[in-house]
Order: sequence, then C-alpha cells, then structure tokens
Amino acid sequence: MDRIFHPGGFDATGAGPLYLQLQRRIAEAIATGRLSPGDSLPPERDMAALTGLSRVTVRKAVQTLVGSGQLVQRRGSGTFVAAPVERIEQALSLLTSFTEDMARRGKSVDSVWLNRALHVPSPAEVMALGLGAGTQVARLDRVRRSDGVPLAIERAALSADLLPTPESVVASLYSVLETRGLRPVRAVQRISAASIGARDAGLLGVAEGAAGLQIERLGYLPSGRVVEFTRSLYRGDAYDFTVELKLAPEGAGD
Amino acid sequence: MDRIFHPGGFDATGAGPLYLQLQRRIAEAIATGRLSPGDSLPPERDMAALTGLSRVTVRKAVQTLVGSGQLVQRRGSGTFVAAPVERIEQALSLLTSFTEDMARRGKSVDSVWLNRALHVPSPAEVMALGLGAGTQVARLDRVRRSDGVPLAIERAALSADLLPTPESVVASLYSVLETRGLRPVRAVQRISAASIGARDAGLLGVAEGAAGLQIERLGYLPSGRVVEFTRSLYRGDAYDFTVELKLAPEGAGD
DNA sequence: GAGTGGTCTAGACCACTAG
DNA sequence: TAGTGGTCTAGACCACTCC
Repeated sequence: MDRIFHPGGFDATGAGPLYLQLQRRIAEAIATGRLSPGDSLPPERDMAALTGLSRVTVRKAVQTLVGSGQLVQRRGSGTFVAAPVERIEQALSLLTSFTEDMARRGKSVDSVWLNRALHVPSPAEVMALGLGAGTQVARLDRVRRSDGVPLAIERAALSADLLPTPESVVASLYSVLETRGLRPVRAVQRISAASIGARDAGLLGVAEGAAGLQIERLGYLPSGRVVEFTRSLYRGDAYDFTVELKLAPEGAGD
Repeated sequence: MDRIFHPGGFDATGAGPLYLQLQRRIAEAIATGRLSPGDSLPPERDMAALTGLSRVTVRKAVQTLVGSGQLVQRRGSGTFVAAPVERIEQALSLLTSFTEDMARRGKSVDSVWLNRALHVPSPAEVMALGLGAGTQVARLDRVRRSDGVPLAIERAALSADLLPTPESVVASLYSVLETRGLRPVRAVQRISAASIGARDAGLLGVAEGAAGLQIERLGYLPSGRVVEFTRSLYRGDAYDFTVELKLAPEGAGD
C-alpha cells in the first residue's frame, strides 16, 4: 500500500499531471493484483497525506477510476476496488428472451420491478405500438440481474389489448406472450452507445457517465402487428453482442 | 445570457448541488435554442463572477456537459456550444463497406490515415488472422470522417500475403480487395460499449470518457479463411446500428 | 501580451454510515 | 460520535491561443 501512495516519483517532468500519475499507479495496482476486488483504499484524506498531494487532486484521480468502474465509493464508508464483472456474450441475430437466454447459460436471473401496470401511453408509445385513441399501455419496467449483479434496465411497453394484466408477468415476458399465442417472430433493433445518466447509473450500480449499450426493439407478430416496444440499457462493461453478417446483395441501395 | 448566469435562484433547498443547478441551466439554454451551436460561453472566470460561484464549481458544471458532448472547450480559446451531430443509421445485417455505405447516403467521406504499412504482427493479430511464422501484417489505421466530422476510428489488419502493398488502399478497403477477388462474403462482429480513452477521444473530437461503440470484426472468404481483422470505435453520439432479428429455432440451446 | 482553459492547493462545512 | 465521501471556496501558477 505504501508503494502505491509513497510520495516519491511524482512530478517527474513529462509524466503528465499529478492526478493522472496517481490514477495510473492505482490502476496498475489493480491490474497487477496488488489491490484485489473488495480491498479498501485509504480514506481520501489519508491518500492525500501519504502522497503529499491535495485532497482535490486525489479525488480527481479516484473519480476517473470510479467512472470507469474500477473503484466503488460509498459515502460514509470508504473507497473499494470494484468486483470485476464477467462479460456476457449474446448472439444478436436470434430473437431470444433475456430470461431464457440466461437460463441456458446456467445463470440465475431475477428482476427488480420498477413498474408493472397499465398507464396512459406516451406519444412515443402510441406511435411505436400503433395504439388507438383511449387504449392503455402495459408498462413493464425492471432491472435485470444475473447472480445478483444488475446487468440492464428494460422498459417494455405493450398494448393493453394484448396484455391486460401486466402483473401476470413474473419472470419471462416472452413465455407469458407465448401462452397467449403472441410471441413475436420478428424484431427490429436499434443499437447505440450512450453515457448512463445519474438515475439509471444508480439502478445499475455504475458511475454516472459510464458507457452503456442502448437498445430499442420493436417485436412483430406474424400478422405484422407490433407486440412490444422495448427500450433497454445494458451496462457497457458487462455485455457483448455478436452478429454474423452476410454479403450485401449486388446493387442493394436504399 | 444574463438569464442563464444571473446569481438569483441558486441554492434553493432541494434543488441539489450548485454545480448541478448551473449545469441544468446551461443544458436547458442549449435545448431551448437560447444558446446555438457555435455560440461561445463566457470565460470560466466570468461565469463564476456572474453566478457568484467559484471557478471550480463552474468548471464542474461545464465539465459534465463537455463530457456528454454538448460543449466543446479549446484551451486558450474558449468554451463553445458543440455542433449537433447528425445521427447515422446503419443496418447491421449486411456486410457493407464504410466508404460505399456513406456514398449511398450522399455523404462525402474521407480518412485521416494514422498508419498504412507492413508490421510485425501482434499476438492478437496472429491469432485472429491465423498467421504463419514470419508473416507480416498490413495495418490500415485511420479516422473515418463524413463531411469533415470524425465518426470512427478503424484499425484493420490483413495478412501481408493478401495485401502486400497497403499504400494501394486509398479510400475503400473493400473495393481494393474486390479487384483481387478477396472481398469477404461473411463476417462476425462483436459489439460492445466502452468509454473512449484520452488518445482516441482526441482523434474523434469528443471528451475523454464519452460513450463509444466498440466493434470487432472478422471477415471471411468463401474458403473460410479470415481476410480482415478490424477493430473500430464509433462515436456513441453519431452512430446507430439497426438489426433485424429472427425467431430462435425451437430448442436451439448451446 | 492578454486572455483562455488546465492544474493544483489548503481549508471548510455538510450528509451519510458505522460502531 | 467519529470517520467517510460530497461539495464548495479563494487564490495561484502554467500552457496554450490569438492578436
């Protein structure tokens, strides 16, 4: 621990700002295993005293590592090395259910429900689901967790016609839809990256501003009707999606 | 401008930290158009004086907006409202070339070459490309730009057998490969989100720590041989990928 | 040379957590 | 109650840009 925070070696010309030098030292200690997951770092004031830097500078170094998910801070408690998150790979070419997908991997899955009720639809929901006037929407918002670790926030919306009793969904939405003959057979997804906002960051247990994978999905019935409109936000450090691409047809313009 | 930075209204209980209140004010001014792209904000010291806050607090508010790409700071010059980036959608199910894809959209494309030469391969490249001992690798690293705006960093690697003269690639790699009968017909991609590091952020013109879409692609010839191993980093605020999903085959477990 | 953002300091108070 | 992180201040120097 002394090795990480000893005052020597700082300020060598060309080594960059002090907060970056300290940040590098801590990151290396984590990478080389000298600091293990769950280990606590000294209080910020102590780190400042040990290194001879000001607390503001120490904070700046620590903040970046918190932002990239390598450290976790708990007010009143301390600063700790974060548990590494096992990266999960999912094939993006198949239309699978989160619950079923994880079950196949032998992972326990649970959800923390944020919302599971009928609502007056938002304009975006009316558009996406093609809702008629006066039709309600079933919202299923939850934090998806695997082995207790939050992986994603999922906000699904369905026409109340198709799912009048949202409370009937306990685990897999798709399995409930299947029993009603409403499982989508086709879907279109839009994928993008975005910084995770303060509220969602809290739900996912990551730092505000961390990178996340944003996925918007429209699921279709064989008839062409939209069944589900789902917006999900996956932790960037926990999820990989894989896709297999085919050759573009000759002259396929758009 | 006075409206944004007038000292009144701060510190109302329950409104949260001062830096968040200021951050919100500036973000709203941008959202409502009271601040337009290219507009300059007052110097940090002036913002501090106008609001009655310290410069450190002003900086913290500004930093977050720089991080989310809404503001741009240039040392020695000033703080400016960022130009909004038009989001580009790309179908992920077709194997297309960046150059050709953008041309179809009527966008001008150019590249800034970072590297275009033969090298001794890295272990990762040997693995991915299945290189024999002593084989060199052609590296094509560039910043992809559309209408002058950096969109992505692309780092392609090919066996020197297949592309002995990397300098021959001027615009589209795929079109060069096509003339040699080496255009991939199939590819596998891995997509994930990650924070953009300092070096790449500089190349893409975004703030360090902004969200990016990381894509790793292996392109295959009909024979099954790997032609290209490409690692790309797309700006999260500029790119959307769309995918069409099919129903998972019954009992398709792994 | 004047002005800008980038870094750094010492010290303070608050809100929360733990024993 | 003591210790922790969260916020905030006033003031300073440096590196860079622009004139």
